[in-house]
Amino acid sequence: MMSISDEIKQSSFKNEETKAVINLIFTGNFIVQRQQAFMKPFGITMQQFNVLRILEGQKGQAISVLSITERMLDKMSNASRLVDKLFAKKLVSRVPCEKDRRAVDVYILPAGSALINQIEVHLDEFRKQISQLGEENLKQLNELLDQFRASIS
Amino acid sequence: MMSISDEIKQSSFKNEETKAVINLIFTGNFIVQRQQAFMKPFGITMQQFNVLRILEGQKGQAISVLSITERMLDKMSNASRLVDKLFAKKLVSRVPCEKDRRAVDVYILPAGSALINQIEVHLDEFRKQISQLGEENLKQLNELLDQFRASIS
DNA sequence: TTGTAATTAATGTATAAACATTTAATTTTG
DNA sequence: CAAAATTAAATGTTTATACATTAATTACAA
Repeated sequence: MMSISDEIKQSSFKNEETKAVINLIFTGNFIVQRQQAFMKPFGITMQQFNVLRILEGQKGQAISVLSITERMLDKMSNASRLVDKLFAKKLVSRVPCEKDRRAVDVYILPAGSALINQIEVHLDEFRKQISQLGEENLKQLNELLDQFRASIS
Repeated sequence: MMSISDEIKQSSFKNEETKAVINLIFTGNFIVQRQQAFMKPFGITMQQFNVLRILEGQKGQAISVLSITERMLDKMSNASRLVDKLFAKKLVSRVPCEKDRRAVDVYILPAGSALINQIEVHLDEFRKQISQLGEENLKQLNELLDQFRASIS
Protein backbone atom coordinates (compact mmCIF):
# COMPACT_ATOMS: atom_id res chain seq x y z
CA MET A 1 0.00 0.00 0.00
CA MET A 2 1.18 3.53 -0.84
CA SER A 3 1.44 5.38 2.44
CA ILE A 4 1.52 9.15 2.45
CA SER A 5 5.30 8.92 2.82
CA ASP A 6 5.61 7.08 -0.47
CA GLU A 7 3.09 9.26 -2.24
CA ILE A 8 5.03 12.46 -1.74
CA LYS A 9 8.43 10.78 -1.41
CA GLN A 10 9.03 12.11 2.07
CA SER A 11 10.72 9.55 4.27
CA SER A 12 9.66 10.89 7.63
CA PHE A 13 7.51 13.52 9.30
CA LYS A 14 8.34 15.68 12.26
CA ASN A 15 5.38 14.32 14.16
CA GLU A 16 2.05 12.60 13.79
CA GLU A 17 0.13 15.91 13.62
CA THR A 18 2.16 17.15 10.68
CA LYS A 19 1.68 13.85 8.95
CA ALA A 20 -2.07 13.97 9.55
CA VAL A 21 -2.36 17.50 8.18
CA ILE A 22 -0.47 16.62 5.02
CA ASN A 23 -2.27 13.32 4.69
CA LEU A 24 -5.64 15.06 4.92
CA ILE A 25 -4.79 17.67 2.31
CA PHE A 26 -3.36 15.01 0.02
CA THR A 27 -6.33 12.69 0.40
CA GLY A 28 -8.75 15.57 -0.11
CA ASN A 29 -6.98 16.55 -3.33
CA PHE A 30 -6.94 12.92 -4.36
CA ILE A 31 -10.71 12.63 -4.10
CA VAL A 32 -11.40 15.98 -5.70
CA GLN A 33 -9.25 15.07 -8.68
CA ARG A 34 -10.95 11.71 -9.09
CA GLN A 35 -14.36 13.27 -8.92
CA GLN A 36 -13.41 16.12 -11.28
CA ALA A 37 -12.28 13.57 -13.86
CA PHE A 38 -15.42 11.60 -13.24
CA MET A 39 -17.69 14.62 -13.81
CA LYS A 40 -16.01 15.81 -16.96
CA PRO A 41 -17.94 13.67 -19.45
CA PHE A 42 -21.17 15.07 -18.00
CA GLY A 43 -20.12 18.61 -18.82
CA ILE A 44 -20.24 20.04 -15.31
CA THR A 45 -17.71 20.66 -12.58
CA MET A 46 -17.76 19.27 -9.05
CA GLN A 47 -18.74 22.67 -7.72
CA GLN A 48 -21.64 22.95 -10.12
CA PHE A 49 -22.64 19.41 -9.28
CA ASN A 50 -22.65 20.23 -5.59
CA VAL A 51 -24.94 23.18 -6.16
CA LEU A 52 -27.25 20.95 -8.20
CA ARG A 53 -27.18 18.37 -5.41
CA ILE A 54 -28.17 21.01 -2.88
CA LEU A 55 -31.04 22.13 -5.09
CA GLU A 56 -32.16 18.56 -5.69
CA GLY A 57 -32.17 18.07 -1.92
CA GLN A 58 -34.74 20.86 -1.68
CA LYS A 59 -37.26 18.66 -3.47
CA GLY A 60 -38.73 21.40 -5.60
CA GLN A 61 -38.57 24.07 -2.92
CA ALA A 62 -36.73 27.29 -3.70
CA ILE A 63 -33.50 28.23 -2.01
CA SER A 64 -31.64 31.52 -2.00
CA VAL A 65 -28.10 32.00 -3.28
CA LEU A 66 -26.96 32.71 0.28
CA SER A 67 -28.42 29.46 1.57
CA ILE A 68 -26.64 27.63 -1.20
CA THR A 69 -23.37 29.17 -0.07
CA GLU A 70 -23.98 27.98 3.49
CA ARG A 71 -24.45 24.42 2.31
CA MET A 72 -21.47 24.35 0.01
CA LEU A 73 -18.30 22.48 0.88
CA ASP A 74 -16.15 25.34 -0.24
CA LYS A 75 -17.70 28.48 1.21
CA MET A 76 -15.30 30.72 -0.65
CA SER A 77 -16.46 29.93 -4.14
CA ASN A 78 -19.01 32.19 -5.65
CA ALA A 79 -22.45 30.64 -5.56
CA SER A 80 -23.83 33.46 -7.67
CA ARG A 81 -21.54 32.62 -10.57
CA LEU A 82 -22.06 28.89 -10.17
CA VAL A 83 -25.81 29.37 -10.38
CA ASP A 84 -25.14 31.49 -13.44
CA LYS A 85 -23.35 28.61 -15.13
CA LEU A 86 -26.15 26.20 -14.30
CA PHE A 87 -28.68 28.73 -15.54
CA ALA A 88 -26.80 29.05 -18.83
CA LYS A 89 -27.02 25.27 -19.17
CA LYS A 90 -30.77 25.46 -18.48
CA LEU A 91 -30.43 23.18 -15.46
CA VAL A 92 -31.87 25.66 -12.95
CA SER A 93 -34.22 28.60 -12.95
CA ARG A 94 -33.79 31.86 -11.12
CA VAL A 95 -36.68 34.01 -9.87
CA PRO A 96 -36.50 37.17 -7.77
CA CYS A 97 -37.86 36.44 -4.29
CA GLU A 98 -41.09 38.29 -3.59
CA LYS A 99 -40.79 38.45 0.18
CA ASP A 100 -37.27 39.86 0.03
CA ARG A 101 -36.47 41.47 -3.24
CA ARG A 102 -32.74 41.40 -2.57
CA ALA A 103 -32.83 37.62 -2.63
CA VAL A 104 -33.13 35.33 -5.61
CA ASP A 105 -34.98 32.04 -5.48
CA VAL A 106 -33.22 29.23 -7.27
CA TYR A 107 -35.02 26.07 -8.38
CA ILE A 108 -33.76 22.96 -10.07
CA LEU A 109 -35.31 22.26 -13.47
CA PRO A 110 -36.28 18.78 -14.69
CA ALA A 111 -33.19 18.75 -16.91
CA GLY A 112 -31.10 19.40 -13.81
CA SER A 113 -32.76 16.61 -11.85
CA ALA A 114 -32.29 14.25 -14.76
CA LEU A 115 -28.61 15.06 -15.01
CA ILE A 116 -27.95 14.74 -11.30
CA ASN A 117 -29.71 11.40 -11.11
CA GLN A 118 -27.77 10.13 -14.08
CA ILE A 119 -24.53 11.18 -12.42
CA GLU A 120 -25.51 9.80 -9.01
CA VAL A 121 -25.87 6.29 -10.41
CA HIS A 122 -22.29 6.32 -11.62
CA LEU A 123 -21.06 8.15 -8.55
CA ASP A 124 -22.45 5.41 -6.35
CA GLU A 125 -20.34 2.90 -8.21
CA PHE A 126 -17.30 5.08 -7.71
CA ARG A 127 -18.03 5.25 -4.01
CA LYS A 128 -18.69 1.55 -3.69
CA GLN A 129 -15.06 0.97 -4.51
CA ILE A 130 -14.42 2.74 -1.26
CA SER A 131 -16.61 0.32 0.63
CA GLN A 132 -13.65 -1.99 0.65
CA LEU A 133 -12.56 0.05 3.62
CA GLY A 134 -15.48 -1.42 5.53
CA GLU A 135 -18.41 0.12 7.36
CA GLU A 136 -16.70 0.17 10.73
CA ASN A 137 -13.54 1.80 9.41
CA LEU A 138 -15.55 4.42 7.56
CA LYS A 139 -17.49 5.29 10.69
CA GLN A 140 -14.25 5.59 12.59
CA LEU A 141 -12.79 7.78 9.85
CA ASN A 142 -15.80 10.08 9.90
CA GLU A 143 -15.61 10.36 13.66
CA LEU A 144 -11.91 11.17 13.60
CA LEU A 145 -12.42 13.83 10.92
CA ASP A 146 -15.14 15.50 12.95
CA GLN A 147 -12.93 15.41 16.02
CA PHE A 148 -10.01 16.69 14.03
CA ARG A 149 -11.84 19.82 12.92
CA ALA A 150 -13.23 20.34 16.39
CA SER A 151 -9.73 20.28 17.85
CA ILE A 152 -8.73 23.24 15.71
CA SER A 153 -11.74 25.52 15.60
CA MET B 1 -19.04 19.22 18.33
CA MET B 2 -19.84 20.21 14.76
CA SER B 3 -20.22 17.02 12.79
CA ILE B 4 -20.00 17.11 9.01
CA SER B 5 -23.82 17.01 8.94
CA ASP B 6 -24.03 20.28 10.85
CA GLU B 7 -21.22 21.91 8.93
CA ILE B 8 -22.90 21.63 5.58
CA LYS B 9 -26.46 21.54 6.96
CA GLN B 10 -27.21 18.17 5.49
CA SER B 11 -29.25 16.03 7.83
CA SER B 12 -28.36 12.65 6.47
CA PHE B 13 -26.14 10.88 3.99
CA LYS B 14 -27.02 8.05 1.68
CA ASN B 15 -24.33 5.89 3.21
CA GLU B 16 -21.13 5.97 5.18
CA GLU B 17 -18.94 6.08 2.04
CA THR B 18 -20.64 9.20 0.72
CA LYS B 19 -20.29 10.80 4.12
CA ALA B 20 -16.59 9.92 4.24
CA VAL B 21 -15.94 11.36 0.80
CA ILE B 22 -17.65 14.62 1.65
CA ASN B 23 -16.08 14.74 5.08
CA LEU B 24 -12.61 14.30 3.59
CA ILE B 25 -13.06 17.03 1.01
CA PHE B 26 -14.51 19.36 3.62
CA THR B 27 -11.76 18.69 6.14
CA GLY B 28 -9.10 19.08 3.48
CA ASN B 29 -10.53 22.45 2.47
CA PHE B 30 -10.76 23.41 6.10
CA ILE B 31 -7.06 22.82 6.66
CA VAL B 32 -6.00 24.46 3.42
CA GLN B 33 -7.99 27.58 4.26
CA ARG B 34 -6.51 27.78 7.74
CA GLN B 35 -3.01 27.37 6.44
CA GLN B 36 -3.55 29.86 3.60
CA ALA B 37 -4.66 32.46 6.13
CA PHE B 38 -1.73 31.56 8.30
CA MET B 39 0.80 32.00 5.46
CA LYS B 40 -0.56 35.29 4.24
CA PRO B 41 1.43 37.58 6.57
CA PHE B 42 4.61 35.91 5.38
CA GLY B 43 3.89 36.87 1.80
CA ILE B 44 3.84 33.41 0.28
CA THR B 45 1.15 30.91 -0.60
CA MET B 46 0.82 27.36 0.69
CA GLN B 47 1.95 26.03 -2.67
CA GLN B 48 5.04 28.19 -2.66
CA PHE B 49 5.73 27.19 0.93
CA ASN B 50 5.51 23.53 0.02
CA VAL B 51 8.05 23.96 -2.75
CA LEU B 52 10.34 25.76 -0.31
CA ARG B 53 9.86 22.95 2.19
CA ILE B 54 10.84 20.38 -0.43
CA LEU B 55 13.97 22.37 -1.29
CA GLU B 56 14.86 22.80 2.38
CA GLY B 57 14.53 19.03 2.75
CA GLN B 58 17.28 18.65 0.14
CA LYS B 59 19.78 20.18 2.56
CA GLY B 60 21.61 22.23 0.00
CA GLN B 61 21.42 19.64 -2.77
CA ALA B 62 19.91 20.63 -6.07
CA ILE B 63 16.63 19.25 -7.31
CA SER B 64 15.02 19.44 -10.72
CA VAL B 65 11.64 21.00 -11.42
CA LEU B 66 10.30 17.55 -12.30
CA SER B 67 11.41 16.09 -8.98
CA ILE B 68 9.72 18.97 -7.22
CA THR B 69 6.50 18.12 -9.03
CA GLU B 70 6.73 14.50 -7.87
CA ARG B 71 7.03 15.58 -4.27
CA MET B 72 4.23 18.12 -4.35
CA LEU B 73 0.88 17.51 -2.72
CA ASP B 74 -0.94 18.86 -5.73
CA LYS B 75 0.72 17.36 -8.78
CA MET B 76 -1.36 19.45 -11.12
CA SER B 77 -0.01 22.81 -10.15
CA ASN B 78 2.80 24.15 -12.19
CA ALA B 79 6.11 23.72 -10.40
CA SER B 80 7.85 25.76 -13.05
CA ARG B 81 5.72 28.81 -12.30
CA LEU B 82 5.94 28.31 -8.55
CA VAL B 83 9.72 28.23 -8.75
CA ASP B 84 9.45 31.36 -10.84
CA LYS B 85 7.59 33.13 -8.05
CA LEU B 86 10.13 32.05 -5.46
CA PHE B 87 12.94 33.12 -7.77
CA ALA B 88 11.37 36.57 -8.15
CA LYS B 89 11.32 36.80 -4.35
CA LYS B 90 15.01 35.82 -4.28
CA LEU B 91 14.26 32.78 -2.11
CA VAL B 92 15.66 30.21 -4.54
CA SER B 93 18.24 30.08 -7.31
CA ARG B 94 17.94 28.35 -10.65
CA VAL B 95 20.85 26.92 -12.59
CA PRO B 96 20.76 24.91 -15.83
CA CYS B 97 21.75 21.32 -15.10
CA GLU B 98 25.06 20.39 -16.74
CA LYS B 99 24.46 16.66 -16.98
CA ASP B 100 21.12 17.11 -18.64
CA ARG B 101 20.66 20.45 -20.26
CA ARG B 102 16.90 20.06 -20.46
CA ALA B 103 16.72 20.07 -16.68
CA VAL B 104 17.08 23.00 -14.30
CA ASP B 105 18.66 22.64 -10.88
CA VAL B 106 16.86 24.51 -8.15
CA TYR B 107 18.49 25.40 -4.84
CA ILE B 108 17.12 27.12 -1.79
CA LEU B 109 18.88 30.38 -0.87
CA PRO B 110 19.67 31.44 2.71
CA ALA B 111 16.77 33.90 2.57
CA GLY B 112 14.50 31.00 1.70
CA SER B 113 15.77 28.84 4.53
CA ALA B 114 15.35 31.73 6.94
CA LEU B 115 11.77 32.30 5.85
CA ILE B 116 10.80 28.66 6.03
CA ASN B 117 12.27 28.25 9.49
CA GLN B 118 10.49 31.35 10.69
CA ILE B 119 7.22 29.98 9.37
CA GLU B 120 7.81 26.46 10.73
CA VAL B 121 8.00 27.77 14.29
CA HIS B 122 4.54 29.25 14.02
CA LEU B 123 3.23 26.32 12.04
CA ASP B 124 4.24 23.96 14.81
CA GLU B 125 2.07 25.93 17.19
CA PHE B 126 -0.81 25.67 14.79
CA ARG B 127 -0.32 21.93 14.58
CA LYS B 128 0.02 21.52 18.32
CA GLN B 129 -3.58 22.59 18.63
CA ILE B 130 -4.34 19.43 16.75
CA SER B 131 -2.50 17.34 19.29
CA GLN B 132 -5.64 17.48 21.34
CA LEU B 133 -6.77 14.66 19.13
CA GLY B 134 -4.13 12.46 20.73
CA GLU B 135 -1.25 10.45 19.33
CA GLU B 136 -3.21 7.22 19.04
CA ASN B 137 -6.11 8.85 17.22
CA LEU B 138 -3.77 10.61 14.83
CA LYS B 139 -2.02 7.37 14.00
CA GLN B 140 -5.35 5.73 13.40
CA LEU B 141 -6.43 8.64 11.20
CA ASN B 142 -3.26 8.41 9.12
CA GLU B 143 -3.71 4.69 8.69
CA LEU B 144 -7.32 5.06 7.64
CA LEU B 145 -6.42 7.76 5.12
CA ASP B 146 -3.72 5.58 3.57
CA GLN B 147 -6.14 2.67 3.40
CA PHE B 148 -8.80 4.93 1.97
CA ARG B 149 -6.68 5.97 -0.98
CA ALA B 150 -5.51 2.42 -1.50
CA SER B 151 -9.09 1.23 -1.75
CA ILE B 152 -9.71 3.50 -4.71
CA SER B 153 -6.53 3.45 -6.77
C1' DT C 1 24.13 7.44 -37.84
C1' DT C 2 19.91 9.42 -38.35
C1' DG C 3 15.43 9.97 -37.90
C1' DT C 4 11.73 9.06 -34.26
C1' DA C 5 10.20 9.04 -29.82
C1' DA C 6 10.47 10.57 -25.21
C1' DT C 7 11.64 13.78 -21.66
C1' DT C 8 12.20 18.45 -19.31
C1' DA C 9 10.87 22.87 -18.62
C1' DA C 10 8.62 26.89 -20.17
C1' DT C 11 4.85 29.22 -22.10
C1' DG C 12 -0.09 30.06 -23.94
C1' DT C 13 -4.70 30.19 -22.89
C1' DA C 14 -9.22 29.61 -21.14
C1' DT C 15 -11.48 29.06 -16.99
C1' DA C 16 -11.93 29.35 -12.02
C1' DA C 17 -10.84 31.06 -7.36
C1' DA C 18 -10.22 34.64 -4.01
C1' DC C 19 -11.08 38.53 -2.68
C1' DA C 20 -12.98 43.50 -2.76
C1' DT C 21 -16.41 46.53 -4.33
C1' DT C 22 -20.94 47.87 -5.87
C1' DT C 23 -25.93 48.09 -6.13
C1' DA C 24 -30.24 47.47 -4.41
C1' DA C 25 -33.21 46.30 -0.72
C1' DT C 26 -34.21 45.79 4.04
C1' DT C 27 -33.57 46.48 9.01
C1' DT C 28 -32.31 49.03 12.79
C1' DT C 29 -31.74 53.07 15.42
C1' DG C 30 -31.90 57.73 16.89
C1' DC D 1 -39.77 58.84 9.84
C1' DA D 2 -35.02 59.45 8.10
C1' DA D 3 -30.31 58.24 8.26
C1' DA D 4 -27.18 54.68 9.12
C1' DA D 5 -26.17 49.97 9.21
C1' DT D 6 -26.84 45.52 7.48
C1' DT D 7 -27.87 42.06 4.12
C1' DA D 8 -28.24 39.64 -0.63
C1' DA D 9 -26.62 39.17 -4.95
C1' DA D 10 -23.90 40.58 -8.71
C1' DT D 11 -19.80 42.31 -10.69
C1' DG D 12 -14.68 43.69 -11.12
C1' DT D 13 -10.14 42.41 -10.78
C1' DT D 14 -6.04 40.02 -9.81
C1' DT D 15 -4.03 35.78 -9.35
C1' DA D 16 -4.00 30.79 -9.74
C1' DT D 17 -5.36 26.47 -11.89
C1' DA D 18 -5.77 23.07 -15.50
C1' DC D 19 -4.60 21.87 -19.35
C1' DA D 20 -2.39 21.94 -24.13
C1' DT D 21 1.38 23.28 -26.77
C1' DT D 22 6.07 24.43 -27.73
C1' DA D 23 11.15 24.27 -27.70
C1' DA D 24 15.20 22.18 -26.52
C1' DT D 25 17.58 18.21 -25.42
C1' DT D 26 18.33 13.34 -24.84
C1' DA D 27 17.41 8.36 -25.62
C1' DC D 28 16.45 4.86 -28.62
C1' DA D 29 15.90 2.02 -32.72
C1' DA D 30 16.19 0.92 -37.51
